[in-house]
Amino acid sequence: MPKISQSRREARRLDILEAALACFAENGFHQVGMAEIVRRSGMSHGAVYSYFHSKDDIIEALADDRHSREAILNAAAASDDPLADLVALARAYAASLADPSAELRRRVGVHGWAEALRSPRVRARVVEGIAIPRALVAGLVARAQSAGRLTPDVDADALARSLVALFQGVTLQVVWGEPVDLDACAEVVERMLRGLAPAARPTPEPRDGP
Amino acid sequence: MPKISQSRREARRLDILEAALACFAENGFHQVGMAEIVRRSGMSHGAVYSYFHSKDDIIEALADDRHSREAILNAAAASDDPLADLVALARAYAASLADPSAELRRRVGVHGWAEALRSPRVRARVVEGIAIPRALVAGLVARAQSAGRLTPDVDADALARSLVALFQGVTLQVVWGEPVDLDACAEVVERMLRGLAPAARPTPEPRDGP
Amino acid sequence: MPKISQSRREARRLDILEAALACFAENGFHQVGMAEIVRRSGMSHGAVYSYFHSKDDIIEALADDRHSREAILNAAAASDDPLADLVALARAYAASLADPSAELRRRVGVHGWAEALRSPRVRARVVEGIAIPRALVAGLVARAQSAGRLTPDVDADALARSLVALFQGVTLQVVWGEPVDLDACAEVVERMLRGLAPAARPTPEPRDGP
Amino acid sequence: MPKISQSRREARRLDILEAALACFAENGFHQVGMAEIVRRSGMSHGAVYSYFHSKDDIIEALADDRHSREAILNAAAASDDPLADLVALARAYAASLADPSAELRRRVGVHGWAEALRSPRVRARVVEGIAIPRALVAGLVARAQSAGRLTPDVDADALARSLVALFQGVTLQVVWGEPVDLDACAEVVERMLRGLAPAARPTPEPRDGP
DNA sequence: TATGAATGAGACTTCATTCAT
DNA sequence: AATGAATGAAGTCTCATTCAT
Repeated sequence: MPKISQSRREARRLDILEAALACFAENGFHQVGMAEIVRRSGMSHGAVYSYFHSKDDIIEALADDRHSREAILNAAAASDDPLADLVALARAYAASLADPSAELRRRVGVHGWAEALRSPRVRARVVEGIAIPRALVAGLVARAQSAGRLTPDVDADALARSLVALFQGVTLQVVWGEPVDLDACAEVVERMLRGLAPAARPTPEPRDGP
Repeated sequence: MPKISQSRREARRLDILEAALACFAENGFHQVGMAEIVRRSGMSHGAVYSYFHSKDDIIEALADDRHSREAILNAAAASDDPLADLVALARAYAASLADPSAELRRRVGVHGWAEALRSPRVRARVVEGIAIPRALVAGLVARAQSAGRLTPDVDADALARSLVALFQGVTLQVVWGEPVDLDACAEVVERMLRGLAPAARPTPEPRDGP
Repeated sequence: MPKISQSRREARRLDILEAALACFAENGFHQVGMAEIVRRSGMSHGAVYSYFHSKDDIIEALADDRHSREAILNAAAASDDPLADLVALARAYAASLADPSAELRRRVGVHGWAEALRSPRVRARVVEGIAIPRALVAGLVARAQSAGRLTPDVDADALARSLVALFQGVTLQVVWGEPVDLDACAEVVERMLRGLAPAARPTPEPRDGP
Repeated sequence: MPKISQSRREARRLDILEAALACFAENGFHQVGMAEIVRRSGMSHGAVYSYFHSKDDIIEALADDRHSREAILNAAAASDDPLADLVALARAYAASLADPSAELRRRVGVHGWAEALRSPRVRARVVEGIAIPRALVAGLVARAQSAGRLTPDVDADALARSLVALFQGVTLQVVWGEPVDLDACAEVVERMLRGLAPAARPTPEPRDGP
């Protein structure tokens, strides 16, 4: 029988992750010591280690950012216009990059991208995390193509990958403090998507005969 | 030993950078000890430190990748068709990502993107490193717009930033070992660029014959 | 391990200082490695560094020798004869120099005198450490002058400084292993002090009988 | 046949010692690297090592300060009044401590006092350096006693040692930057010496009976 | 149970000295 | 003869993790 309730335990776990997030965001995974995380979490070394077996476990837990993703993906809530959904998604992503409360996560996310190069576990989480929006985008693209809103000549997967890549790159530039005009970028994305309309009849008009 | 020749000194410096590149590519800057770099360089600690004042100096030197950039940028050698140049640039970049001999640099580059978050010096180099292609792209876009090959409605800087971001994101996916279809992505980029052609027929006019 | 008791912590701190004292006494601050102090203290590197932030901290702590000073200063416990107090102080100091159990402290003290030249912190401690006996001596001198036991012609501060200087110099000679006759030196000091009595007979009057 | 003349060689040797003096004065023997001495001397490592076999050799050479001593000792140029000579010596020493051009030597001298604790060679030099003025002072004291100018009750050696000690201590306080009133100290020394006049007849009057 | 002192390998860097050129 | 690049042991300090209390 646990001494503390399950929910309390989960809360403590999140406290640790929050402390670690703040530390890692500032200095990266390997320039932060457990001592700092422990201090910031307000717990003891032993306590922290009862929630995570190792520092790498904490890193791994933070590499999975299912949390912040959801809000964005919901933006693409299936309407009956997949192209509009794609555009909405792009705009939602751009908006999220302007949210100061998510800055720490963005920064840690970038550290995770580097860490994915050496830790298979982290890479798995990161890749999986990217796969979800990519699949969503690919699905929307395919539906848009089926609906004749997007030229069937482009490879849906490659377009999805490219769009995700674009989001990633913009994220990088934002965390570096570059003066990115997010609205303008969203606009660019929208125009590029709309530019992919099928050549002859951008909007498939009902063309029933007389 | 007497004064070493300038070229010999430079060669040794490159030896160290090459050794460090191999180490960092595998494990990241902060999980690699100087001892490993020293061993791999075939020199002694003292010798290495006579070429670089600190490990951070080595990291900084590697963060500046003007070397591998040039080959790509030359692909946009000014023709009289800026749009074609843009496309050529995208294809050259895609091709470079398939070059196995540049894998170490790509991986270290990604580590540098993360390191840029904590080191102002590294950030300066990284940011400067992408400012160059961005400016090139923005210039080509502007010329394409002037030439009426690209719609003047898109912001040239935002488009440049977005394209660079796309390249960065694709690089990430490549170094992670994702099965990226580079040709397809280049194709996507080309189509998106061409889709930004000035609206000859903004509204798809009915084009049924008489 | 749980929180250590305050007294245990202090005891361990003193263990480290004692180990460092023995090392430094033999070879000076900068010819002794932390490894030697660590070994001699019977603790681990990490443990030692949890008591002192750096080697310089240990040096600084040893530069402050309020401990061994007190015993001597108590020798001047205010009697109603300040001149006698001064003499007692001189004799107490001489006696302390003959105490073999204080040899390590004396040697480290001399190293501290040199270190005071480069470390402002150490200098502050050293200077403060001699300011105390100097003030005591100056006070006794002034009182002796007021009481008419010492000529008012000498500057009390200069005399105090000179006596402290004399003690310092004798200390040097003792730590160098010179065959110093401490009793004879104390005798010299006593005679010099008594020779500073107010001139009862400034000009030696002829004192042949009638 | 040497490539450079004997005198040129000696000049180079002095260049090195001067460079080392400046370095050591600032940071002490063991916090100064050979590289700094080499740089400051304007020579190469090899060249410096051809004049001194090791860093310790340089330290040793600087521990011997026969140079600056002579000027002072000459102040006691034998007059026919040994007491006056002693006083003159004290004043000359006090004056020398006010000479800014000798500050480096004073500082290095103090470092040498500490170094004497670990290096027998340095100790030998330092002790010998002290023995010379001590012997001179002891001789003057003995002569003053013979002449009846100083009480025969004090031990000449102890007095000499004490006076030298006093000089050493004042030197310490001066190099530490203490606000020492050198004139007042010299005055104190003079008064103490004169206070040691024989009790009954300060000036030994001819007392041949009738 | 929770604590936090302790471990000890390993991090980065320096430096007196040598010797190939 | 003179140079200065190179050596490599040793320097100070940190850190993820454990476990006695």
